[in-house]
Amino acid sequence: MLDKKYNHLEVEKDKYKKWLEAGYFKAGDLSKKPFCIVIPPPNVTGKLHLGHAWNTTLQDIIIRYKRMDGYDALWLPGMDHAGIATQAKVDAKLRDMGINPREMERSEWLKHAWAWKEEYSQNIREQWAKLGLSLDYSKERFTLDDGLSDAVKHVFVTLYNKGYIYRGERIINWDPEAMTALSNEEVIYKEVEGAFYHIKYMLEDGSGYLEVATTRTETLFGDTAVAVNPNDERYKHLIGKKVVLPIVNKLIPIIADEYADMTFGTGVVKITPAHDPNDFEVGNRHNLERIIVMNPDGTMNEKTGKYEGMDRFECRKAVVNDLKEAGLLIDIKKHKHAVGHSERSDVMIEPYLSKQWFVKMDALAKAVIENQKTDNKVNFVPKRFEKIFLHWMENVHDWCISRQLWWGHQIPAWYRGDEVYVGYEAPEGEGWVQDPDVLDTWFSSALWPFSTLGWPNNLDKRYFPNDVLVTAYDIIFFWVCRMVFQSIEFTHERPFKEVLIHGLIRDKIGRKMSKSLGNGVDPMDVIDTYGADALRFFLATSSAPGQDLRYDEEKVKACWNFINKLWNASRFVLMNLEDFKESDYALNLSLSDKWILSKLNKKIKKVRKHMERYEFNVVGSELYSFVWDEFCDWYIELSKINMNNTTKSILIYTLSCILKMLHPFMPYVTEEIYTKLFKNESIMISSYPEFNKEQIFEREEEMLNNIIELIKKIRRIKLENNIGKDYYLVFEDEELISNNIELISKILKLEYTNIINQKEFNINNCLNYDLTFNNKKVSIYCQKEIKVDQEELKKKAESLKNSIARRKNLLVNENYLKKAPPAIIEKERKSLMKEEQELVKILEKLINKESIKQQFM
RNA sequence: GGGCGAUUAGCUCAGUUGGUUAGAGCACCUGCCUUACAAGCAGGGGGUCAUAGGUUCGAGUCCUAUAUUGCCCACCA
Repeated sequence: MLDKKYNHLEVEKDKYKKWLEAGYFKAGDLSKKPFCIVIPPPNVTGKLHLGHAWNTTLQDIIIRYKRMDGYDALWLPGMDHAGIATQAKVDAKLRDMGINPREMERSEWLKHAWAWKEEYSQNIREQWAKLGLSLDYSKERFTLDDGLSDAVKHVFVTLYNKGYIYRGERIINWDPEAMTALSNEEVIYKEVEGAFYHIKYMLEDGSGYLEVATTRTETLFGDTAVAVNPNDERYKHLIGKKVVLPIVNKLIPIIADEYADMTFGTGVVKITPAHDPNDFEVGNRHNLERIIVMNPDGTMNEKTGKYEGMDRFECRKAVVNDLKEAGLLIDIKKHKHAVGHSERSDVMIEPYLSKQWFVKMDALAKAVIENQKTDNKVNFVPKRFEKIFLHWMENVHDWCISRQLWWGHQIPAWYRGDEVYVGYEAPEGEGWVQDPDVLDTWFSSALWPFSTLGWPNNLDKRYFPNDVLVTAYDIIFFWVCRMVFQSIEFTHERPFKEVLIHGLIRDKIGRKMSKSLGNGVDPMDVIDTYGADALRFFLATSSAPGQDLRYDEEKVKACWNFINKLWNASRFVLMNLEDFKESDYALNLSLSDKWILSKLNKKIKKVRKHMERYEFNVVGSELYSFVWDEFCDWYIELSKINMNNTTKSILIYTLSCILKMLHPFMPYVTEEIYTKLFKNESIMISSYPEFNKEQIFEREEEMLNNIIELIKKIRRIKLENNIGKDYYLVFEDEELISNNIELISKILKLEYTNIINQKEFNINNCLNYDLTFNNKKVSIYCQKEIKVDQEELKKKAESLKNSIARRKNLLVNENYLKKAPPAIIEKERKSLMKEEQELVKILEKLINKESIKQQFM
């Protein structure tokens, strides 16, 4: 027997281990149709957050559903080495131990990193287990394991040989904190309150000056020209002349370039080719020298004279001061502009001239765009995210893939003097040195859907392309885009047929959860308090696909309550089954049995439809109302009237279907109850309910629906008038009471003798109130006067009158009759009739009937 | 500067291909410890669906503007 109260701690204990040991998570049954999801590999940097819990819950729901529905469902787990993030953590840990990580041998440092990985990957596995995720650990992968490293090498070498990977000096996004290059996607632009410094660049001949506006005075040392627009009348005559670069006091040319915008600022732009991507382009056009003025850590270098060693921001101030003293500073104007920040370290990105490896993107992206026009396209759910995806593809920049880190796939390139060799192994001969840099983490994650399945050596085509990828919209660019182009290039297949995009988790007042705000919620804490089942149900059902989700503890609590309700309903069922044997199963269906079967089967159909579309919020509310309103409030209550073997059979059947449909959402509690119901059989390997049209009973369903409506009306009148048990119900409809007298009396807790056929009606001196049921009268009689609120009646009559008028109008409208579907018109007719009858009844109850009648009829 | 969302009950959100009187949870009001559940039961109140036009027999839903708000993208020094 179940405890009186649902106890998630008790229920969730040990079940995961049992499933694991029974091998239920393992895929590979070749007799079934395959279905595959690969997990977005979490970083081995730390703990899973609520976003992970949401993301993985969605996948587990899909996988469990498919598994129960007869598929060989593979959910492949794994983790990402997360280059920059992990390296930063390992470095921090070493510094805490008093070790300077950069003074270590690389191989020594890597030992620490791998130890970190071992520790944290175990943490993550434990968190997955607590969440109840049915992952096939026999196929678990890591982005740095041998197979995946081979895949990375293969891709790098192949793309290099095809000319899609090149090495070059470009302006890249430099993170002075992590001291590595970054890709465009790893840069976050933030609005910063900065300033425009208007500076005098004196003309060589002393005839005046050019006013140059800049936000970055510290890069002045790298200026090798100032540019004006060739069509700018103000400066045309100066083109080709020279100005004196302030502080440095060297001559630089005035050049003409379209890049200078006549309408912006003063129309004069200083050109610093080594510290700005635009200036770099200008520099290329005009053959300008590139002078790097900073060190990799963001301090000024020897090219800056007395400013050497100063931090870049300190230097900015110092230069401004010195300009002011030299009388060269004209003005400082406040200026808001977007400045790039490192996604990882949050420091300001320095556009920096540097030699890096790049992937040439245009042709690869074009192939993806073309592919999206075919049947082999990746289908986005919700659809609108495809636009975002395509926009990125249409506007790609070459991808900077080299990172100045130790943790990652070391670039398979070797140098000897000016020679470059790219290959799987070091080339023959002496003196070759491998590039010390590693590849961007996303370079390896981009291969994840197929590298995890044996590619390139032997790709398991059974599970590729994957059926669906589940991820949040914030990593479409980082990851989804890159997986698709690599997959199209290397396998000529889409990596996955569908991609389900979900939103971001926010706190209760809509802010992004972050460490700095301190508003993060640890999913493990939520599980301790409310259980994984409640958390999962909350996450899966509280927002529409693609929308963000606010974490709200009250809602998790409500989910817990729902589970408790399910728990107690199950408790009731089990209590009634104590002496019930298999041979007792019976199918002598009553009205209420047929009613619940009919409702159940319609629900199964609906739930399946929305499961297929990943509309878990709809599934959630459908099941919620079915369990609470239909099963608990009505069927269970009705079952108490006549608890026979048929009732018991239907209780078991209905409950088992409910449990199965809820299982993907709340695996633990459904397993607990199911094993009690069916002698330790696991629900995990049971089959998902199927729609059965034999179990649809429209007539009975409608009949009981009507009786329920009637009962609700009677209850309302009783409550509003404070009527106890001392009242009579008089039915005009003989058939109704002869067939359902037991049901009505028990539910209303009324004696049989108080339910009377109109014909036998002979109660005197009673006051009465009439209701309409199936177009026939049902009267409530009692000694007390039943309040009839005249105002309310009038209000109701008024609204009925309006509604009737509207319907009448509609039903004579030729266009409507011609165009609307017949079923809708029929409904409309019925409603009209009902309302007209209702209006008559109401008018009868009104005092001053005559005058009011005239008003309404 | 472009693009994408959001705007529905006091709060948080649903609302499928347009089709009766727009739903849920929480909160609120009334009455109940009825032997599955008081973390419950039985009832109830509360919305001119951001605004203005339009399409349609019919619009929360489709179209066009506007407002408020959030996010993404974009090399304006």
